[in-house]
Amino acid sequence: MNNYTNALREHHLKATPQRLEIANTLEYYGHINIDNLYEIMLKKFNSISLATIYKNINLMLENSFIQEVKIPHEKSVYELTKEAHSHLVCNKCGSIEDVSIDLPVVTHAVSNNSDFKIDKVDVVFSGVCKKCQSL
Amino acid sequence: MNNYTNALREHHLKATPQRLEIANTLEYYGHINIDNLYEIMLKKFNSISLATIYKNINLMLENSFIQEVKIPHEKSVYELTKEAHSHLVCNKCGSIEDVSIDLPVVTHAVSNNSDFKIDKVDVVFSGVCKKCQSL
DNA sequence: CTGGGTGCAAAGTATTTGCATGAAC
DNA sequence: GTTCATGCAAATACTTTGCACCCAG
Repeated sequence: MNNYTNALREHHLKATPQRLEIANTLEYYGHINIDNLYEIMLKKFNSISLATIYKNINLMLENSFIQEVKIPHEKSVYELTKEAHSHLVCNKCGSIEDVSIDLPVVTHAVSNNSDFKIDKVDVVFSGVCKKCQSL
Repeated sequence: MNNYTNALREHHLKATPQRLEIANTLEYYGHINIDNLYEIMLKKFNSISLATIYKNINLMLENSFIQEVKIPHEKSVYELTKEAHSHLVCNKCGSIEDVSIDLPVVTHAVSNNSDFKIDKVDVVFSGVCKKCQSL
């Protein structure tokens, strides 16, 4: 379990216990949605407010400390910001895995993109994870 | 302007005037979010309810007559179901273009995917469209 | 200390539901 | 005629805001 005090400060965020716990929770779970994060946070801070969760998530997004991942048919999940990658979502168990991706290759897989300046690409694969295949 | 009566029926949806207009609006605009769709529908049906829009969009999604597209930092937009493709989103003007994509190429751009069975991939490119580049 | 964060309550926004009426087939 | 859609109102769900108090720096 990392100490995120400096990381938060580098993103211009005061290192409150609630924020440290959000960071640790994101590290531990990898990806988590608002409701699950709130439930988990309640175990450590029995009077934490959902409003606090929302305010912090929004601030952390603005300061790029975390990223939002939009999953088809699901609520958005959040993850600590790290190097660019894409996601594998299992349709059976709902698990989400990170996977590194070769950006230039993806960029060249699209046709007619010569006149559109690509800054970023979000890729979400849906399918069945290894575990669920063997059930 | 297409007549979507049969297309709706093939998807087990009664062809009501409201649904036909939703189909035509999606055809015309390509991609549209709930609020804009409601505004446009109001011009043809001055007493249409937002509830009707939601109910129809949800039914059309369930029956795969339309698809939802999740755009980073934006409300979801909806489009008529067509062959697999990905999206180019302009960060300046917000326009959304379809672009065909070579699925196998994208699939092979990810590492470690040998043990995950990929069924589908959603790809959204963000950047600057041709028009906005020349402004 | 001081600025900003927290928790609560309330407000605001988004989406769904129940029901009576009306239209599609 | 029967089934299902529509529009309205109400309910529910989701997210943001205002404010008094408190804590990090």
